[in-house]
Amino acid sequence: MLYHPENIENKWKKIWSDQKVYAVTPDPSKPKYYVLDMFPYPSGAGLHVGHPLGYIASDIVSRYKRLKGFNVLHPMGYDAFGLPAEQYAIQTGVHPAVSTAENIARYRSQLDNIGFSYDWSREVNTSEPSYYKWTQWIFLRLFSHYYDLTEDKAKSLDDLIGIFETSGSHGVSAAHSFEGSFTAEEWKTKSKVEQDKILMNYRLAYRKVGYVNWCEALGTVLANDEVKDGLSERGGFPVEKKAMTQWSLRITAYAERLLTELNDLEWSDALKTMQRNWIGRSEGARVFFGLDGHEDSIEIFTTRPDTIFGSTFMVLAPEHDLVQKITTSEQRSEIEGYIEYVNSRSERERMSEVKEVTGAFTGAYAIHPISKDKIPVWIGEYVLKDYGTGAIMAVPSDDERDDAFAKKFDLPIIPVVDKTDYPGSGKHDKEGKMINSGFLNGMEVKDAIKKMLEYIESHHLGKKEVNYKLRDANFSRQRYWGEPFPIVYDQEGVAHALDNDRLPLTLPDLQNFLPASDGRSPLARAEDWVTETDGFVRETDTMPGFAGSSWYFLRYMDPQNDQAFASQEALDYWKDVDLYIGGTEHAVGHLMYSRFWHKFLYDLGKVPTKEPFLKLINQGMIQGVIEYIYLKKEKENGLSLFVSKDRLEAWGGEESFSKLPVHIDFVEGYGGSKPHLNPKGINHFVQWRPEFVDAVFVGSTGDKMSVSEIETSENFMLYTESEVGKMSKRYYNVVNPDDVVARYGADCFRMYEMFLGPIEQSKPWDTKGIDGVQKFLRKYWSLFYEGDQWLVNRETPTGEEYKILHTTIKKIAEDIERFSLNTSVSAFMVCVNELKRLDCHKFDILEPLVRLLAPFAPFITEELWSALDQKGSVHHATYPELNPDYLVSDTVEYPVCINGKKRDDLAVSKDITQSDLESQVLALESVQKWLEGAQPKKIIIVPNRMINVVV
RNA sequence: GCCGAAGUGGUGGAAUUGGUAGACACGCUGGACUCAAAAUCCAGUGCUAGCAAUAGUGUGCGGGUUCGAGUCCCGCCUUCGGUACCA
Repeated sequence: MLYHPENIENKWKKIWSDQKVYAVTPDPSKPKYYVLDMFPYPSGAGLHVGHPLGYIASDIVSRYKRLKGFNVLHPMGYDAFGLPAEQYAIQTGVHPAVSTAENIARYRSQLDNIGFSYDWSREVNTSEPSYYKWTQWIFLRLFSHYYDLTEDKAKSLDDLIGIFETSGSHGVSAAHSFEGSFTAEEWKTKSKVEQDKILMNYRLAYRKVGYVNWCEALGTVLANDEVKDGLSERGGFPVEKKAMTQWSLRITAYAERLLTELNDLEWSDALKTMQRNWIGRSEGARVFFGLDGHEDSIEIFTTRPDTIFGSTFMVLAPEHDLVQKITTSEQRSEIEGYIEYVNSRSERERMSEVKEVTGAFTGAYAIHPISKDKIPVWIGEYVLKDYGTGAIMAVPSDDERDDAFAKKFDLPIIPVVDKTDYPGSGKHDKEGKMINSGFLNGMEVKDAIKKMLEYIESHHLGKKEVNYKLRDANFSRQRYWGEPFPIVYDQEGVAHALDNDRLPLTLPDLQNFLPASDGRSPLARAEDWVTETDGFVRETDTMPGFAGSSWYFLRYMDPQNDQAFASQEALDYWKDVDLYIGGTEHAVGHLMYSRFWHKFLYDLGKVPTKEPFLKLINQGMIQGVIEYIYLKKEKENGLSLFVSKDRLEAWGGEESFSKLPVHIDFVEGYGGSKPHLNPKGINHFVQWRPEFVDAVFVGSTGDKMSVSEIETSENFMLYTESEVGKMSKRYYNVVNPDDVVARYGADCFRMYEMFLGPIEQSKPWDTKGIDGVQKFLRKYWSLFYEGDQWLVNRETPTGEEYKILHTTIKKIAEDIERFSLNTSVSAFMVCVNELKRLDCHKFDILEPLVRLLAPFAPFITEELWSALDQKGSVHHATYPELNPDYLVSDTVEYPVCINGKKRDDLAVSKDITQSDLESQVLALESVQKWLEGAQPKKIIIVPNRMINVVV
């Protein structure tokens, strides 16, 4: 039989699915192992070759673990709510549910093509009402709970109300955003509306004012992603910050646990560091600065209370509540002009463009809490509303940004830390001796911080506090395609939870997906839906993408359950994810939110573990190569002009061109060294983009030619510009795995993706080496068959053959355990090359080799397994066992180095003594040559490793 | 800007704990088979000099530690990911 992957793969795909080979149920007799992939957003471009990189790796591990005797949960599903489907609906009128279902069907067939061992009966889809019922349910639990800081866990709001009724706001230590305090009596006299307002500020899901990117011209809120340089990416309209009341999740309540419980996870240090930095814990002081002529005071947080004597001015975030109140009439127009400028700036720009300092003076003065000096209050974009308290005491002598600000606006600088004893110490290093600081003078920074904290607390100027950079998560989106909030508002605007038996609250059907007036979500257009219940109106915002993805791994455990998000039984068996594979782009967002939701559910006693993901591997991205052609910005004689990359200089250089991404299918030598459009490519291009049919092209010869002239010219080449970037529909560079599988087979595709390099590494897609893997599979097959002839015999293997097999068994197991799958593919190649060299066709070698390769190439091995006349599926077999006896050798081959550089080899018996070895080394001709008669300074022998002679 | 990662032949990459740099492939060169092509097989292949033996040189750049550095330390450069409404 010849090796024809398409026949084999279609045959086994059907058998596996008919016989439900990969279905899994809880089985207490076996250890469980949960392997999870980050589920994909089903985009319109379909699955591209980058997605399966992680999926193949996790599939190999799943299959390996199964062979090792584990009960493996390995599911797949879809993160199906999202912006692109909604955009598509606006453009085409196709309902997001329809396009999403189509995209999912396409993803499914693409996934099936690659031979994954998913248990498809467990598929989840976050946009299905049966799924988002439970997303809404969890949201309502967040809505009806607060975080008790004494017990360090979430508790029911009813408990909180009980405490308020008996001891007022002082009776509880809770995470909250309520300003003020009250007694039990005061609480009881408050109206329902007032009580609700207070409770809202304690809920874990609460409402507050947040800022969104508002685009007046498009009448919609934009994602940061859709804003470029203060303009909307679509259309280039101005975008400004707009305040809106929105839902928010109090993730900050969990900051400390999210930080400390990170320690026990098997995640890379890089990833843990990213999460720690994102949480950004800092210890310092909350201090109040009084305002001259106002009752209000400015609340700041500082990690450097020791430098307070160096504080010569204050800076508020332009959005700070006090700004309007304290701005003097003389300064008002300046302040307003500045705020207008800031509103046009994205948060990203505000943080990154630090070299250009901007700000404005409010006209107001604060009173320094210790020196009682009057210091000016400014506003500046480098202070962000959501960081800390949205206000800082500026200490230009010890903070770089404050320093730049002071220099720009000519504000005083008082040095307070003498660093002469600490050469090389920067402003941010907490070291030095205090000067110009009253009672702190002469102290070391560390002691001064301690002393000042005591002073602040004893003088009631503020208090010691731990601050986190982590901010509460904005949980509202003014969109259609997301989970509706199970919330209604009464006539007084009080939010009420929907009863559990009213869940799921499903999305209303809409024809028009454009936002409603005033930036409200498209849901506001469904008036019947909004006002369905008497006297109540529904929330029209929807939940963000991370809602459904924050708990989907739990749903896989029991996906059809309609009584709970998953049964206790299923949760107790599967517990947590043993191995999670996904991209670094989720390093902080998704992974932080999931951990937060999981901990919340743990507090409620709904899940048995504190952390959801024990071990995590970040797969690199497979990038695409984007091919651009150069279009002259100004038309030539009314015609569009494209110029070959090597001819740009003659036409005004690169600046006078815009780069237009071109479909990679048209490009000859795509991704290679000289990619270009030939006459055929130009023809494809103008068919694809008919608006350029009259365009003029300057090829590498430098002549201007029309499309029809190019058609008759043989040597025409328009060089393109290649750039490594995202593989995405917008760059027309998506490579479909179906095409690769059709040509080479799924086994080859799987092994090639692994062979490309380490799983964590990003790299551009390239099929250059795929022939090597295809050759390997053919060679592997040829150990079993030559043409139609079956070659496998029952002869007893030689020691050498056993050694080859067991070396491979050892290497593959080690490689899988450390997720080095590229090197295991190499190991298989080495093994097959050697068996081929020995002309080995022995059953006792080949049968284990089939089981060994099965996780990597499930189809070819299943076929050969049945050809070997073995029972059942190879994927239900057991992993070959290593016998180390075959690996021992009685000689050691040492490399002999002179001064660290290898000059010779020396093979000696394993049991040789140190002195015998030394004399053998010195006797070597090559060593004698380097010694030139002298004695060696030193001989270093690393047992079984190497020998170094120092001369 | 800030946080994280990566950089090794013409190309993808290997080197697991500081110990033979370039495994395994692709590509290229030469050869066998063939009318020819495909497929397959054999040999060579970091760079420089040399017929060769061999020598020098070589892991982004500049320093350092060490008998020995791709690996550790210090300072840079470039690329990628994230930066809170892309997913």
